Amino acid sequence: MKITRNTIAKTEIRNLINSSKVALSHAEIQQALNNICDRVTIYRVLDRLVEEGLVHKIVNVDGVIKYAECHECAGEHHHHNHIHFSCQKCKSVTCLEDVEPFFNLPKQYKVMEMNFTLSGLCPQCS
Amino acid sequence: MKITRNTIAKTEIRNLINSSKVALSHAEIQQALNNICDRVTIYRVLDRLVEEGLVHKIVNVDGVIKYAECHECAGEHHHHNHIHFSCQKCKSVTCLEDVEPFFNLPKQYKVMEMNFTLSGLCPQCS
DNA sequence: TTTTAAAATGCAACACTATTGCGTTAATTT
DNA sequence: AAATTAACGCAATAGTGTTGCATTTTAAAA
Ligand SMILES: [Mn+2]
Ligand SMILES: [Mn+2]
Ligand SMILES: [Zn+2]
Ligand SMILES: [Zn+2]
Repeated sequence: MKITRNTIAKTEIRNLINSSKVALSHAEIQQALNNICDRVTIYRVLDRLVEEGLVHKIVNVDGVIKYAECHECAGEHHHHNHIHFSCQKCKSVTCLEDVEPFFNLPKQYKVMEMNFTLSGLCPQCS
Repeated sequence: MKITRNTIAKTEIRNLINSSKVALSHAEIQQALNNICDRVTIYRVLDRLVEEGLVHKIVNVDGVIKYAECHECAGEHHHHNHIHFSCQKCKSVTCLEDVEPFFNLPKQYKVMEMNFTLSGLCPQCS
């Protein structure tokens, strides 16, 4: 694995994601960071965090990618089989780490990643 | 419900989607249509087809939206609880209409839509 | 501590997907 | 055939994400 360095941007972005109850988009992170770094740097830091297994990506129903903390992925491959909930009213995306769906897939398919997203109204908004 | 008209573009796009074994993106549809209409028209037709319950959207793992035929949605609300498979090699996105995941969601959540996408290698590519 | 290698950054340009406004065209209804 | 308005084309704009390259910064080696 490639050597990575700890920088201010990386530390700040990681803290932001880890202290957030909901998944964050690039735009939301940029907003919160108050120009401590360039927007391209944010994209690159996020890529690194995903690479290192510290953060995982969620493709939201509108196609925008959100990022959330990983809990047991560091080092190894990501293995996220939990569901995400995207609220149509408050626009929040939440990891439901306890909710893992079951399904019967034909054996010929080789699964590398999963993306389960429900959308509707979250408990606060319904 | 609003009145809709049958136009050449709509007919062609619908035929294209219905005769395809895989879900199609806007770009792929435009490619196949050979400039019979403007690219904006394709977006608008796709919106209408979704609205009418003839076609459903799939958000692919890269954030690009793909479109596939609906089988039992016309008129009513969309109710797609089947899984989609996105092949990392041939880039195809396939509806697995028989594969419906089961999960236990806390009751406070009100689900309107579901988006289940797996990525990896399809039978042809693995 | 100073030197050094290369990881990380800033900035500008670019690519791709999708949306909006508005004047014009064409599908239905009468 | 005339009237209504859904649908269209075109140009402009917005949003998200990527790439190239010169410069800065980190962390390890000397
Ligand atoms: Mn998650
Ligand atoms: Mn489908
Ligand atoms: Zn909400
Ligand atoms: Zn394939």
